[in-house]
Amino acid sequence: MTQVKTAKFTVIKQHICQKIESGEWQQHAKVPSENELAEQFSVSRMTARRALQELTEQGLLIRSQGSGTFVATFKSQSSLLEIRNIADEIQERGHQHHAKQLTLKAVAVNEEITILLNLKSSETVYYSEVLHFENDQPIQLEQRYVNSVLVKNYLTQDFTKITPHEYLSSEAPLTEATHEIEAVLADKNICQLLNIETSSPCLQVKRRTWSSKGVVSLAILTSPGNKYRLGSHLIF
Amino acid sequence: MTQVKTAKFTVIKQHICQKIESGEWQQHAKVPSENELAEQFSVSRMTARRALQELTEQGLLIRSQGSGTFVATFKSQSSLLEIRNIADEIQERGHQHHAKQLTLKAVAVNEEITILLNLKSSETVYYSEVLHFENDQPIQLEQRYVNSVLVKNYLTQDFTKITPHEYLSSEAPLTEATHEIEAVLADKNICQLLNIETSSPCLQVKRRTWSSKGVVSLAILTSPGNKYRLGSHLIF
DNA sequence: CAAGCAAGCTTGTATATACAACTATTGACA
DNA sequence: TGTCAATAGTTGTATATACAAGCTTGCTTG
Repeated sequence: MTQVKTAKFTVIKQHICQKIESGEWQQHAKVPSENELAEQFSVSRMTARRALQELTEQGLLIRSQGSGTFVATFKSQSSLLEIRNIADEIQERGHQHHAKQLTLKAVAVNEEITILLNLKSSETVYYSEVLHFENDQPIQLEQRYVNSVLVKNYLTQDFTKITPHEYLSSEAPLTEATHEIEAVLADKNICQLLNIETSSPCLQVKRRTWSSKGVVSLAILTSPGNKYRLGSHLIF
Repeated sequence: MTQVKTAKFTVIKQHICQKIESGEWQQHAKVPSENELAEQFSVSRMTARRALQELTEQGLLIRSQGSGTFVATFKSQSSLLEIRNIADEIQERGHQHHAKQLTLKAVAVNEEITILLNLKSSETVYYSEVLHFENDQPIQLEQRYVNSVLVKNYLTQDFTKITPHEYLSSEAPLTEATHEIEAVLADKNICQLLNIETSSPCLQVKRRTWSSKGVVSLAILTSPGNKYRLGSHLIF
């Protein structure tokens, strides 16, 4: 007897999932109430509740106090793509990552960047350029504008040892991020750095990160389209 | 007195979040145990537990049976990008979406597609080509290979009325998806359809969707880089 | 001294109970 | 017939309790 004991709430979850996947319970169908499930599976209401709760968090069910629990609309289920750190990503592939710091200075920036960083006037902003390598091949150029008010010691860091993202995470715990992903043609200088033709398409991710005190930084990550892809495996 | 009553577990969550955001509790720092929190806030252990549990689900904490609860590593917190239906996306922008069905037939496919769809031999596969328009401008070409075993009536659908994704969701509830995002140069035919130069970079999303019975379909979504971007606003 | 065991802490699962908050239905009354 | 109030059913919050399961520590014992 080597069978693994399955938790009761898991059994109930599986039962409900099966009903939905088989199509027996259509969209918006009413799901048995906590009390009904409790009786049906001979468990307490709190156990049945947990099953419903977790499936609700996963987006399979919708609950409404007073009226009941229902199967969620499928089409509203959007899938999620995980955006990871380039360094982590490379290491997970079993490859070697190293970074080269090209620029690190305070700059005066144009209006667009000022707005994106949510600054008042044309305050100075810290700017860094780091080129990331995967097995000695250039794989991503990271251009980063940093809020000099929120991050004090940015200019004294060595970004060959710690990535800017890691440093910022430790300085000002990040709570939110917005991303924009585009396909672009990079300009001549960037193409030279990435060792590609000027006609090669590049994947460009613009990431703005926030801490509780405001916008921390704007990162522009440019990668050659023929060498790099964003990938993920995620649940609905 | 119009103050809103805050649930006790919410108060505890806020307290813990504040400690982490302020930096008082660093990465890997030990968080008070369920019993300690329960005593500190004069609540039952189950209530304190709920606070820890929910923060764990959000990725702020890590719990380990026997040893305790700890602040999660910030760098391992990856952010999530929501990938939505093109039709929903356009509608949310307040623009008008319509689709033109270019192709819909059974085809014999090459080995690559066979493998991606997890089929045995070179079975026939359904293939559709749908061009999506935003305000009468072509914005995305959707090429889709569909598992003919799992989806029977694919060839009789009208994809100007319902998108393939919506139809597949209703036929075989999707449970998982994998995505790959690349920047590419599209071939001449595709550029013509999208009304762009052949040198224009395109954003290409390859999406494989799964039901409980296997791979349902492989979609190749190609959009002009100068007109379309993937965007999102999401929590860590 | 080293190995191993036991105690005590932690989180995980489960139950029974109570009350609050919200919704939909039912029924009484005007 | 229309309106309002009571009621029953639902989910939400909270408590007290019990035992299971996993980790750490320290002590016992060989």
